[in-house]
Amino acid sequence: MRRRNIFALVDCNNFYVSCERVFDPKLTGRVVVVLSNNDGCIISRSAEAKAAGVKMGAPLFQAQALLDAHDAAIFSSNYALYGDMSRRVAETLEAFTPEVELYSIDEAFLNLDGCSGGGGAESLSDTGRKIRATVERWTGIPVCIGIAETKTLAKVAVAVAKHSQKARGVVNLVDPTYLKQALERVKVEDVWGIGPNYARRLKAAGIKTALDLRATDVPLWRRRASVMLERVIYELRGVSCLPLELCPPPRRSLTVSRSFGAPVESLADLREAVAFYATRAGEKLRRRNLVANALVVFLSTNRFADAPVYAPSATVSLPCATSYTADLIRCAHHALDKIYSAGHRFKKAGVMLVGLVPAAPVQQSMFVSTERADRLMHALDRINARMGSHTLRYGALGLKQRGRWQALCDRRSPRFTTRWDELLTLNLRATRG
DNA sequence: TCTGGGGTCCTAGGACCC
DNA sequence: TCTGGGGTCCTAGGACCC
Repeated sequence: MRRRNIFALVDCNNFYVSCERVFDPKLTGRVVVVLSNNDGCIISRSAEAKAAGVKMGAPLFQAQALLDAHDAAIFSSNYALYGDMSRRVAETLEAFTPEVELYSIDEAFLNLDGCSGGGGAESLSDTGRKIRATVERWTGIPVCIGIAETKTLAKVAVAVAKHSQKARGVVNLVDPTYLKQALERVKVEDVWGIGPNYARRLKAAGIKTALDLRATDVPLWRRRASVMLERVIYELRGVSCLPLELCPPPRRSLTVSRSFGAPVESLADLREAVAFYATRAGEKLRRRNLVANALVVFLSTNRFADAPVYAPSATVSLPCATSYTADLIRCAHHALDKIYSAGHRFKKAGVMLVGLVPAAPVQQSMFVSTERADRLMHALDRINARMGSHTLRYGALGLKQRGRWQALCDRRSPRFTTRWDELLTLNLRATRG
């Protein structure tokens, strides 16, 4: 029998708020919001907050009065907690099928083919309801589930499930009976893959709903926009273009950035900020056992001001793939110097590491008495032989003093090398000083 | 006054090489 | 020195996602 695509999208309701409620049930029934990193914006709202008119992404200072009026509970975000709850939800889903793609912290795609008994439309919905009830019982997190033959249609199904009383949290669009109805109810700007820009252009062309978008001329919009939009249209027509990704692709970049409380103008302050971000980025890199080949520094003026935004950036190749803090800071400063010009009030800065590759976990060391240089050279030769074709980056010389080893020095080679004597020269020069 | 942070993919244009 | 097409790589910018 041919394998069908049957995607189920499991989407946690108001995820961050729901996580907070698991640990404080008294929050149930209240207006609850969770704030973004700097406590700047509202990024999660309880149903009560939505009903009260609190807008997604609204800055706190604009919503404060409304929140006060509703005696709202306001939380700073706690990503350690949300990450842990996300893992529990994922484990629950994996009890139903091994084919689970963790799409984001609060969403997962499942392959439901083979998951249900008869395979008919009715039993798919039953499976969905069973998953929903189990997740709520095991983790305390309420979810909605959309079932369809493409990921984009599963997104449509979830959007409908969230607003339909009748659906009881599960909408199945594999059965085409309600497909047209569902597509008609989803506005074009709410379709997955349609952002503000495409939405504006589509609406200007009279395309207002997901149903309209499904019926549009594919080559025309491929030309006017991109393959991304083309793919969205095909997916709405039931042609699956986005497969389930069971093993996450390796990470390609890593960013550390912050907005400044007050605008920053001086190069000295920016150098300090950028050095801090580079340090944090290096820590993340090492935690994931990666090294970076290049580094990007970016700045931005206030994007909410009337003036046009000035957002320069510069990319600098690292002399060799590294996660070494001193290298990252040096290159970050170099990149900053390239883009800095006085007279701008910057509101944001960041460091992005790109060209990430796994760090080679190769190490060899050997300590010998330093009394005789020839014995030292002999030891180094033996290490060199053991290293084979590995290129080296670090070298150290040891000295035994009163029963304890001490590093005489720990110097880096200026470039990749297979030559131990190059490292040795560096080390000896360093010790002489 | 106060407006998040961290990702991916696509496209167009230029440099360079054969 | 001029001619041309085609390929790759890099960069910057745009668009989208959570």
